[in-house]
Amino acid sequence: MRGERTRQAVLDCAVSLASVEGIDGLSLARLAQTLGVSKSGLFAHWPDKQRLQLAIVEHARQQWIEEIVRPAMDSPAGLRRLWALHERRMAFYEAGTLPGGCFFAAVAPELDDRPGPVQDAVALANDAWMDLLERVAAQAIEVGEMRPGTDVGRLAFEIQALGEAVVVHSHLLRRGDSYAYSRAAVLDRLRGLATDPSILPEA
Amino acid sequence: MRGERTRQAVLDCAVSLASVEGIDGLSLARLAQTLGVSKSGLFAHWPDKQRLQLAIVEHARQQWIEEIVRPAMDSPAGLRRLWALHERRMAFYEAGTLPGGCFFAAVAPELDDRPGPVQDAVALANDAWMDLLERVAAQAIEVGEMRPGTDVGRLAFEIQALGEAVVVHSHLLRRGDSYAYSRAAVLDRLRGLATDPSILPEA
DNA sequence: AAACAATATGACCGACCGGTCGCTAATATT
DNA sequence: AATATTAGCGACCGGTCGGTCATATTGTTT
Repeated sequence: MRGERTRQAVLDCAVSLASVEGIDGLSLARLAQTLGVSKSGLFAHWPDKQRLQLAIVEHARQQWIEEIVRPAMDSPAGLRRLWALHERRMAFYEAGTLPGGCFFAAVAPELDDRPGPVQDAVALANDAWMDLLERVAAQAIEVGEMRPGTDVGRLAFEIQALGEAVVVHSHLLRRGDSYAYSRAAVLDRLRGLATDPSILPEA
Repeated sequence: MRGERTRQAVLDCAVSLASVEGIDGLSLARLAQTLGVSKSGLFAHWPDKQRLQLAIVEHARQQWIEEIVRPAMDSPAGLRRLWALHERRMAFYEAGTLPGGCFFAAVAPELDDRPGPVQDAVALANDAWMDLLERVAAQAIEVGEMRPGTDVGRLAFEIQALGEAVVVHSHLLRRGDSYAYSRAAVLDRLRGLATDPSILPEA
């Protein structure tokens, strides 16, 4: 179908725009204009704005999996995979794929106090990411690369915090060194927990 | 003047609302309605929305200084003061003073790609906070409480990241453990850098 | 080629946006 | 007590918001 092509084009553009304007601040007229289509044309594919927003969140989640999670899975299970998840995230941000840096970094603070289906979708995606970090960290313990007794929940929180902070730090404060800070902080933390730090890159 | 009283009331309410809705999403009609005043009454104090937004940012900055920075200054210069800054921040968030948790956590991601006077004001406030963290960290080195050679810029970034992440984590994902995670992460980090960890609280 | 659905358009709607204006009510000064 | 000034209100403006609808233009199927 040709409709599917435009559907993807709309979602691609919407994720980009939402990374800058937010998912609620993004107006349908503006989205349509950027795409060069008519505003009412959007309603041919989604019944209302909320359904479109849900599709946008899902699209952003797919992009996240495709560009960050999947490539990181090439690294061997354990500490190196955990590090790869963070490194791929940094690379994704640095590449400037999204003008706002990160869809979820822009949308999560916007929706964190506005209950509803869209918030649920974003929370679910965010939760899945946290779970992934925890699972990979737990694997690192299982394969003997990370010290037993490590609080994987807390470690996941730290990696997430150091990863997300880069977006605001580099865009608002225009400090390019935040990428290096974030990488060094996560790497040092992982090396400190490693049974054999030499499997991780140098600081 | 009586006008000054309402001015403060408006700004108080505006900071609260903006911590939820954002500073651009906050509409004048909604702000006026929440306060029980007429929308046009707001224009008696500020010429337009942007000027009001600038006043809101300044008010939030004052609140931050009053409730976090100033109390932390009671702690002795050095590591304990650095820890107090983070602890006061956690306490401020946990107290629920602002319904959205934090004004700057809500506003920074919203404005980080929208240049203009309001962005500049937020960036300036954020920068001042980062500078404060760095200065206090540098003091910790000077007084011999922290290992020389510590990258204070990076340490400030880490503390800021671990502090800000709590807001989204606790509100969007409704995970209460994020406060404990954040405290433990910062405390462990500081103890690792301390020449005498015993001056800091137990983990 | 005809028929039919999927895809897109432009005109239009009520609601709300930021902002203006003329006016009234409260306050401060004399 | 009279006056000058500030504080605040209600009505209204052009513009944009999300959303509807009748209609035209595709693309596919027979």
